[in-house]
Amino acid sequence: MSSAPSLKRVIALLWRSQVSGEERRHPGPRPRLDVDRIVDEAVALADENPSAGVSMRALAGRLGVTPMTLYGYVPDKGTLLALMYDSIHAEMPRVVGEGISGVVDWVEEVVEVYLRHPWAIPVAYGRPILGPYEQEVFESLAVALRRRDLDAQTARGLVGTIFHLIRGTAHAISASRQAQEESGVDERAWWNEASTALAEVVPDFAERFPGTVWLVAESETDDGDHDYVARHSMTNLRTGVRLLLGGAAPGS
Amino acid sequence: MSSAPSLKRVIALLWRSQVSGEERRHPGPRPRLDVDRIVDEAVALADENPSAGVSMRALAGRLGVTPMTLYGYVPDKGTLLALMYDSIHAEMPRVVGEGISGVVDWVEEVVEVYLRHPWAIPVAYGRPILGPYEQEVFESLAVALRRRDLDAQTARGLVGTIFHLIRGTAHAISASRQAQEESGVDERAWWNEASTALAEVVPDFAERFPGTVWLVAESETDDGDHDYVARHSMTNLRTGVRLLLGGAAPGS
DNA sequence: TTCATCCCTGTACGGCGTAGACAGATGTTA
DNA sequence: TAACATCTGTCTACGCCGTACAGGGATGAA
Repeated sequence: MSSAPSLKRVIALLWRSQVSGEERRHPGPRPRLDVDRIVDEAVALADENPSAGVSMRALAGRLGVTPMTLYGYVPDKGTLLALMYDSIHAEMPRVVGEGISGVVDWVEEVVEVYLRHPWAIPVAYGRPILGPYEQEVFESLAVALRRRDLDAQTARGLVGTIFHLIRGTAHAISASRQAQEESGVDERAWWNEASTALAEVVPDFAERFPGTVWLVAESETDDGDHDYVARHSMTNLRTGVRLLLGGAAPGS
Repeated sequence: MSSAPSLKRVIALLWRSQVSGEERRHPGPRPRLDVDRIVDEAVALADENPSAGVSMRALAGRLGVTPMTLYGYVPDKGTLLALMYDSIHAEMPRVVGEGISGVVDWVEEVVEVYLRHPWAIPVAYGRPILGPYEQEVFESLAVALRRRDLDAQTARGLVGTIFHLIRGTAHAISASRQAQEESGVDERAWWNEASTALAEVVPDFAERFPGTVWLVAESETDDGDHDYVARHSMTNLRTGVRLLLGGAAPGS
């Protein structure tokens, strides 16, 4: 069950909407923390060890406070994640340059922000978070598409598709980096290990999967770059977005 | 640290490679379970309550066995998830029809399989699982692209991009359905609630985010379909894949 | 000075993945 | 048949997790 907090409460938190009561006029000790500090520290904590994520206990410890204290500021961990998620969107570029290239560049920058905060990627799925910063990012893409004279229906589909590509790309790159960091095995070494093991377990691989062999073998351009997954993924992303935007005619 | 099991062990498990010893020739009680049964039951369990996922304890209970028993068959939960993930790829269509439409139809069917097993979607990210069924699915797409005379480099990028779209679409639809089920609030009602709350908290929304308003308001075609998120997402997916494949010239 | 209010804490519950020691069943061998 | 090596499943326990609940102490208004 767990009963999520009311949507209104979450939205109010996201937009930091005070009820304009301004100054405190009531008894009781004044709070030692505030939402901004909690969120900032949570982001820092999550950034420092992306694999573990945040735990309420660890965050409280870092803030010099008992875990339960946090629940005075934030209704639950899900909401905290939403706040963290929205806050990193402040780092994303808002303005999109002219034309397709503008969008393509912007998309790449957005991915880079996600890569600085890999824990945020899974949060992005599902219903929109509806926070102010995510909203601004969304807005800037919407405006850019409107400038291209697309109809709203097409534009809306494009926005969704583009965000799928952004998140997918970011997810893939960050997973690769994380696996690399945890296992100490870099991408090339991992691939070697994997293909050796596969060859042993599935001796007739090449005959059973000729298409795969073709795809992988002939496109191998490692270049000795230890982060080539990121490079290739980014290139694919740019190509993909270019195709999507180029193909979506203003008339259609 | 948790130290993942050796890649070779995992691959051997995925391909159910026996060391060809065939019959048991050693003392000790014979196993009451086998990997297939565990995986099948785990998939069934996960399907039954997609929000909770599998826990080793719950799975053991369903198999009439102690949690620790499972570790005699599977090195850890991550590997179990990999096995489950690969197993559902057996349901996916292998053959891709001719031309772009063939791929587009196939993509849609793949999404539908993921939607029957929503827990599998997050597993898909990161390094490939390298199991036999996933491999076959991958292979069929690779072959279809080779038939279109793309060079391997382009094809490889396309495969990645298409899978991003598949997973993104599946993820979005399943998250929407799940939220709907958990909260009892359907998509339309949720949106009403959200926009009411937003209007209250951010009275100047329309002036601050005109692009968003344009995008959302003018493309609203609800039709009273309570699962319209799925319908729209699928349409966007088809459009996206069509644009990608249509734009990727054989020459390029 | 009284008192209502609110922040923070302590304790506790029920979950999780899984490490480690061990009991019992089993097939082979003497 | 008896001894033994081997393997399976169990029990217990550790250290995590999110968070419900009750209450202590500080605080400002009356």
